[in-house]
Amino acid sequence: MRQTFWKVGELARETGISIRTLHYYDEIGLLRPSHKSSAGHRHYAAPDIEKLQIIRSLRQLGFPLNEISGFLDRPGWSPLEVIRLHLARIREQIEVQQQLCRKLEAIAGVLDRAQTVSAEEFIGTMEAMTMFEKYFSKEQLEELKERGAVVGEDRIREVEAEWPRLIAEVRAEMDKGTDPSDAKVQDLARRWAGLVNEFTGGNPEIARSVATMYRQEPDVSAKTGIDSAMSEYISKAAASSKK
Amino acid sequence: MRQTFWKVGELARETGISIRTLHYYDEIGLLRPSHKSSAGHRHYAAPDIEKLQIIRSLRQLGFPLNEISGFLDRPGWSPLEVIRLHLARIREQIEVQQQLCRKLEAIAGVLDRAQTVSAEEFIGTMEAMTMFEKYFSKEQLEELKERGAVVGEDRIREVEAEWPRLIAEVRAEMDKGTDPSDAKVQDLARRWAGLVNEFTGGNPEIARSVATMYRQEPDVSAKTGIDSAMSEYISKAAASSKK
DNA sequence: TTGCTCCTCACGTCACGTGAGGTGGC
DNA sequence: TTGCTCCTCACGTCACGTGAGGTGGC
Repeated sequence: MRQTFWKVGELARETGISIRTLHYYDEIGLLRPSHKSSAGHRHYAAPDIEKLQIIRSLRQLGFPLNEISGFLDRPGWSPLEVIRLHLARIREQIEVQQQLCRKLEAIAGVLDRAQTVSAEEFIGTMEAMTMFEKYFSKEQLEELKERGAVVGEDRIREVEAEWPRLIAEVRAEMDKGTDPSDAKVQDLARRWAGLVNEFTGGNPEIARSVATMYRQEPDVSAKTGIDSAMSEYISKAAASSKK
Repeated sequence: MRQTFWKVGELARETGISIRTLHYYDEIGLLRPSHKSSAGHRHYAAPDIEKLQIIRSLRQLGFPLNEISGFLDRPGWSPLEVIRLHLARIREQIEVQQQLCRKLEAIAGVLDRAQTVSAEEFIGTMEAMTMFEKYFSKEQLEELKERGAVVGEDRIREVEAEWPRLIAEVRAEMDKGTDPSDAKVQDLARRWAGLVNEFTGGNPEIARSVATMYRQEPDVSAKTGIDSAMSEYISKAAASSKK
């Protein structure tokens, strides 16, 4: 009879799998050669080779070894089913990667718009992102992003400049003790509602999430200068203007 | 003076980074605390914390530690540039994943069409895929796939059944010693050209790749029964029919 | 003195790559 | 006897998690 078995080196040469890999598969019990010589040399037989092909195929498709091991141990496994399962997993991974992409794009966008691209700016942006992810759902973030695209870069910058001015004006009236029902304050309240609406796009869910964020993040109130007293003041003004 | 430094536990609690991770960053020199007490306790100062935030941010974005280390060592690094670079890389990864997806879909398609979904079928399909990738460029594979979608599942199955019949008929004429210029053989040659054309879509590059594959892969000729003699026979018939 | 926090090893993870040092068969 | 192939350790990879066993400060 001719060659009835293969030695590691031969097998490695023919399959393109390294000797070390074959040793490793033997070591972890994934693929033990059918026979070992007295000197400890590995002798692989035909069924071993078929098994190796399956292992190699599944590895090429990105399966981890322990899963491959699991498939091979189950007698009636269906390659088709396995592949479908794997497909679903990879699609999920792609989804995650794409989310990361969107996140990076958003950050790049913010940093690009900012005049200073310092490390502090970067940290601040990352913190803001994390906070947004905490208070807004995935869908809401999507909507906000679309909304940003609709209103455009220039308008975003205008609004960003407008907010501090408006807040300062409101603070001034509060300090003067002006009544919320005063026409001047009602005017401020209308401008306020306009800016809010421009951000939320009229979506009340988003408006609610914003409110929750302001209530629970002291840092945000501190930075913007909007505290609970101011929120109440504006609410009262808005309410009295409706009457 | 109040708290001018943080101990590991405090820092861990505030940043959400594990103590072990902080130890590790110290160990690899990524983030050494500014000071260590006589008892070896780590004391982190404000600049350390800022650095940690940057590290954490970049980690969240999926950067490996050695790259982060590289950025931090370069004094004038720009976060924006770093992020753009990373974006490009992730997009590449997604591309690779999507290619794998397409591959898996193709395999699933073949296995789904096959009546037997045995391990051997699977191995065969994988080998065929690998071989195709060897002889056809990425663009050609794309084109073949589109072409498959155009002609449809049913027609593919018909063609797959037609080939062995045609090959058997040609072989029979060859065995009988029929001259290639004979009308019967010319008829077979026309049918042959039709099937080839249906696969290549008339693209001569693809036809050439197919020819190369048949020349260099003895297994393919063996399985289909198309050897060089048959190729020549059909060529002659085609040539004489043109006259 | 008792907790709490801190410390330093050191193994484990995943799938091998890469030597080192030594042996078996033609 | 000389190459060639084979063998078995065993470290290194990446970014920590998870104990083990022991010490310092309020």
